[in-house]
Order: sequence, then structure tokens, then C-alpha cells
Amino acid sequence: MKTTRPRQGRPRHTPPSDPNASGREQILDAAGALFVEHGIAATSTRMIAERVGIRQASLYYHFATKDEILAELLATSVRPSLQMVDRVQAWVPERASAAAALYAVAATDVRTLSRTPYNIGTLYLLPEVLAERFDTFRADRDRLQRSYGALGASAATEDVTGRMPPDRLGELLIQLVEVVIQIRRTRDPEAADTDAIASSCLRLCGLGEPGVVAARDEAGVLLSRLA
Amino acid sequence: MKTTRPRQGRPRHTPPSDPNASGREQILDAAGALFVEHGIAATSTRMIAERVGIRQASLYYHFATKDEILAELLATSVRPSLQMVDRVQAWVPERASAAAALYAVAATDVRTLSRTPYNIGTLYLLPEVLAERFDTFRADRDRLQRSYGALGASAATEDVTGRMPPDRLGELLIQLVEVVIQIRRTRDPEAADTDAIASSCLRLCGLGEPGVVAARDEAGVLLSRLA
DNA sequence: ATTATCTATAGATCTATAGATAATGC
DNA sequence: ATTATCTATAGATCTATAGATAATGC
Repeated sequence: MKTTRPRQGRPRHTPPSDPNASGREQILDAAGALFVEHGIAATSTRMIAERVGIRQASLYYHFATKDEILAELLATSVRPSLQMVDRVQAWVPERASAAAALYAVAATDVRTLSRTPYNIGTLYLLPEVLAERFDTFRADRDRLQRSYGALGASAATEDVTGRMPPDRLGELLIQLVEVVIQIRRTRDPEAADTDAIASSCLRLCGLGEPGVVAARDEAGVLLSRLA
Repeated sequence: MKTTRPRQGRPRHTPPSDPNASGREQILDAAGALFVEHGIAATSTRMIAERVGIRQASLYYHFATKDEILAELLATSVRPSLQMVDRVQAWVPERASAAAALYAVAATDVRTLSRTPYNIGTLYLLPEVLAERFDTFRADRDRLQRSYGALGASAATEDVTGRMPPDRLGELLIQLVEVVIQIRRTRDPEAADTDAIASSCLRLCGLGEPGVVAARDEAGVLLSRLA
């Protein structure tokens, strides 16, 4: 049984470590890891190529520019979160409480950000991403933020909704979830971190301990339905 | 009355816009603004020099390398927060409650980060800062984080302290405070943001509305004593 | 013939050093 | 004499293009 995919083209000077991934995917993986470690401007096309095992110029067969690599990395990183939040949001309020939905969404996002092969969330923090040419990505992220705001506003106590419009709440919540990106820069996130962050989202909405406990339990049911 | 400071050296090809600042300070300001806007690697020494109004090579009279500029920017940015937290922490518990102290520290940090001439906090997020040569900065920041953890643990309810060690709490709290850095990337922070974030810190510690209100009021007194 | 690589290289940077020069201060 | 700049430049990048080449597929 041949495990190597039928490949075409002149052989690489270094054979690929994972022959099952397409060239494009191998480049995205290498670039992602390097962008996260060194930043975008500090990552040269040569560094990316070296990690893939091809010559620098060969990158340009797959991508027209370095920016195009970044754009694709960004696009594939928010989409899954958006899909998930849309599904869960549709269950509120008939089939799930807003608090449980918020916990479930936050916990899922935290877990996703914890488990990507490299800490891809750090890309959101880099100045290059503010450039206009990445506004598709930023629009997606804004939509995610608004969903957090809507869920949060439904879950929050009057003390909180009275003092904070949903948009502000959304900002705080998504940022709190993304604390896991910072945590991951210095240590490996654990399961306890997921609960700590998701619970903190609820406390930030003004919920007391009984409310947090109830939402956490209900979210467990929701999450099993998601899988 | 002559307003220009007595200057020495060959004149610049472009006269300085602010003749009262030293050359070194002008370089730090220019570099800070550019690092924040474009990132460190994407900011060339030529860009910095152009903004100052000197030739690229003239930078090297004041700084041996580009990294040295960054190191000085980082050092001067955390120090004031550390000083302030040390002062406030000393008042706990005799002269101030832990909750009020936490509110006061968080609010002050948020306000500082809101008001720097450029969004200097974004530097903390850049990958270059993880390099060993900036570990003095990172050590300072770790100390600040531990102070947040200690204050938070003293202020928190048992529900929270039972589920989260002080170090974790410190991570979450400092990150929550630094949400203002992200906010500032898309809009101007307002006074309401300061309260929203500082109150959220207390809610994250498990405090209910009465506790938050009491701490906010008490913090007002503390802050006037600080000034 | 098609695909995916290779080699070679142009042209544009970028950092940092060397040495000259135009001010002020003594 | 001292200070803070200037001009000029070496040497090391870096991105992207042009054209050759070694596989597979038909």
C-alpha cells in the first residue's frame, strides 16, 4: 500500500515531512507558526520556505505575495467561531438560556484558541492586521463581537445592562475570551482556564455564584449537543 | 526672551518641532508612535529619523541599536504602574479595603493606558518583546501581575478563591485592564470605559452589585489621596 | 502537456560605521 | 574643545520575476 499521495512536479531539494498536506497547506502552517513567533514583518519569505523545505522563490507558485498568505490564515481562523456562535445563538431563549449559551460559546472559543497547533490568535494583535486590505477579516471579527454583546446583554443583570450598552459588553467579553491568547504566550492553557474564563464572562455580566453554576451545568448539555 | 533652549551641535536639516525636548526624547516619541502603528520590524530607522527631522545615521549618536530604543520605551512604560500599585497595596487592609484598592489600581492603569500620546500598551503584544533581551521589562510586568493577583485574592469571594489560585486571578485581571489597549485600537476610550473595566474586575472576583458600588465609592476617596 | 519545483538575479531596501562639518562654550 | 548633526557607503538582507528542469499523466 502506497501511503504517499500521487505528486507532480519537480522534486523538492528536501522531501516534505508530511506528504499528505498540499503544498499550499504546508506553507500556511509554516508561515502561521513563524508569524506568531516573530511577527509578520520579521518573518521573511526565506524563513517560511526553509521551514517548508523548498526554495524561497517556490513560494510564489502558490501565493502572489506574502500578504496573501496572511490573509488566508486570518480568514480561516475566525470562520469556525462565527459558525458556532450562530448555531448556539439560535437556541436562545427557547432551547437554552442566554447565560448558558454565553458560557458555551466562550468555553468553545477558549478551547479552540488553546488547541490550534500554534497560537494563531496572536495574529489578531499584530499591527499589520489593521491595514485596510484585511478588512474582510475585521468585519468577521466585528460580527463575532456583536454576537457576544447580544448574548451578554440577554444574560446580564439590570445593574450591568443599565451601565453598559451591548456593544461595550461585547468588547469586554471577546477580549476576556482572548485572554487565553496571552496566557498561551507564557504557558500551556489547562482545562481550568477554560472554566475560569467562561465563568468570568458570566460574573462580568453581573451573575452571582448560583447563576454561574446553573449556566455552567446547562452549558455542558449544550456542548454535548454541539459535538 | 529666548524660548529656544541653548542647543549645541551642527543644525538639523529640518529644525525640531519641539525644541524643548531632548534629541533622545524626540527619538523615543517618534519611534513609539511608529512601533505602535506599524510594528517594530516594519518600522525602519529611516522612518524614525524622518519623523524626528534628522538623517537616518544621526539616530546612532543617541542609541547604539534599534532594540535599545525599544528597551527604553518598555522600561519607562511599566514603572509608573508598579510604583502606584505598591503605594496603594500598602494601604490594605488598614486604610483601604482590598476591593477599593483593586478598583483604584485598575482604574488608574486604564486611565494611564488611555491617555498616553500613542497607544504604547500595544508594544506589550508584539512578538519581539518576548525575546530574552527584554526580560527586565517582562520581570516588571510579572510583578505587576502578581500584585493584581494578591489584591484580587483579598477582594474575592470564597466562590472565586476556591476555584482560582491568585496567580490565575492576576492574569485575568491584568488582561482585563489591558482590554483598553484593544479598545483604543478602534476608538477613543471614554471615562465610562474606565469604570466599566474597573467594575468588571470586581465582578470577576465574585462581588455583587452592592460590593461593587461600595468599592467604587471608596476608591474615589483613595484616588483623590493619590493625586 | 502539465505541474511544482529549481537556479539565478534585479532592484530595493535596511542597519550600522567612518569621517566631515557647523554650531556653541570656554 | 565639545556636541550633535551631516554625507557617503559597505555589506547584508529581502521580495518578486524570468526562465530552466524533473517529475507525473495522457
